[in-house]
Amino acid sequence: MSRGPDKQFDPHEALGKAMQLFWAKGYAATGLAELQAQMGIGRKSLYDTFGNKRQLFIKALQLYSDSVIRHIFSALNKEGSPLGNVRRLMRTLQEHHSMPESIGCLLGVSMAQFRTDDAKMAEVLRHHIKGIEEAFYKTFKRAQDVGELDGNTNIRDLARLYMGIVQGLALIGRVQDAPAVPRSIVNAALATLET
Amino acid sequence: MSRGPDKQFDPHEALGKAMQLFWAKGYAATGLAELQAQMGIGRKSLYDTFGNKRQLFIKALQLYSDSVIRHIFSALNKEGSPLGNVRRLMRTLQEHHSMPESIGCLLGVSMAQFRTDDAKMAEVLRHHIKGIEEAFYKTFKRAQDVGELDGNTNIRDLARLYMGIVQGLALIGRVQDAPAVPRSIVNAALATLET
DNA sequence: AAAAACATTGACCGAACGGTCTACGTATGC
DNA sequence: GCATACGTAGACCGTTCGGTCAATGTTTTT
Repeated sequence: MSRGPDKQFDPHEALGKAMQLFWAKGYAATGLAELQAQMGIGRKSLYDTFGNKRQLFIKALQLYSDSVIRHIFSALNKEGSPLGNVRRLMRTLQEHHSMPESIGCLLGVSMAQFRTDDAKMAEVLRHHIKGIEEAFYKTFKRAQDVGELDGNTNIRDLARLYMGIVQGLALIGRVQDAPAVPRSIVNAALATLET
Repeated sequence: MSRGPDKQFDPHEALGKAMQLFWAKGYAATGLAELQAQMGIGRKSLYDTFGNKRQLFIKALQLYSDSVIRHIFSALNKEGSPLGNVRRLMRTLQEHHSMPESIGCLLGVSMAQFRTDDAKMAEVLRHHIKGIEEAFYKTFKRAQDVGELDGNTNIRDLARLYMGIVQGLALIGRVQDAPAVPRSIVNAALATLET
């Protein structure tokens, strides 16, 4: 079908590089020149492949969101105790956001930079937080089924709280490199699961 | 002392306008021209009075942080039940961040846009989250003293959790205008305080 | 071999950026 | 009233922004 030479770069790989840059610096502060350098491609190739800066950013957002949601889902769906999975995930996130090089959550960072102005952007952001909520919800549901969680706890509320905590944790971790604060947050969050 | 005409504008008022603009649009996306228009002053006046864009931003950050921390402190220090004050504050925040025009917390937005690169900026951000934590801590302490809270709850952890939830709530409210999610978050957060 | 389709490179564009500087107006001190 | 000090208005600066385009490969089809 193709009647010319192949691309000399891997678009998926280049998108990953762009994602990291946006993640670290934010949308507005990341320039085309920097993107080119990091992605290792020419400007024309960038525009031909990804459209423009905004579309590139949205693709990066989706890539990030997918990978995060997939990660959370798989962490929460390991066999064994559902609440045990929640505890393990939260401790992992705590450690991750305690590291000085933690740069928070790209989606969280982006929520802060855009509003519902941009419909497409808002959709990605909403889908992301919904995905995290859902991952927790299903796990809490299973926890109720196996009797780890009291039957009349409102697990929808609880799932949303955990989603909020996860976002807050990532945000705090961005500026607060002392490990004490993330540890406290997760401590207190997990304490709510104890009967 | 002064040997020339007075300023034709109120610096404090102008700073407030700048704050609102930064709040709504973020640092990078807010241009000098826009700032001038909103603040209603010339560019030279802006630079003479506030230094440069970054210094103006930091002043706006401090103004915002002070007012928020003062507000939280006074809400939590009303007479009556300490936990009652917490509940009332959280419901107020919930309502506030449920409104479609909610634009989150300026400090949270800023945490997402800068990192610890800028020492001065980082200091303001850390001071802010520390201030919120402290407000909750003192209130939980009083709650323990009057017996509203179990004596062996770790209230330092709890205070940090609440600080994190408040930040997460503001962030979520920015993209999620449906009131259900903030309501759930606060519901579940407050359920933590029930014995 | 010729030609068509694709990718790459880097020069280039107008616009907007943050920041500066000059010219002018105005109030105060002598 | 004149000079001085301060504030204001806005033109102007170099730089960088996101985005485009022409020129030049490189690979496949005919």
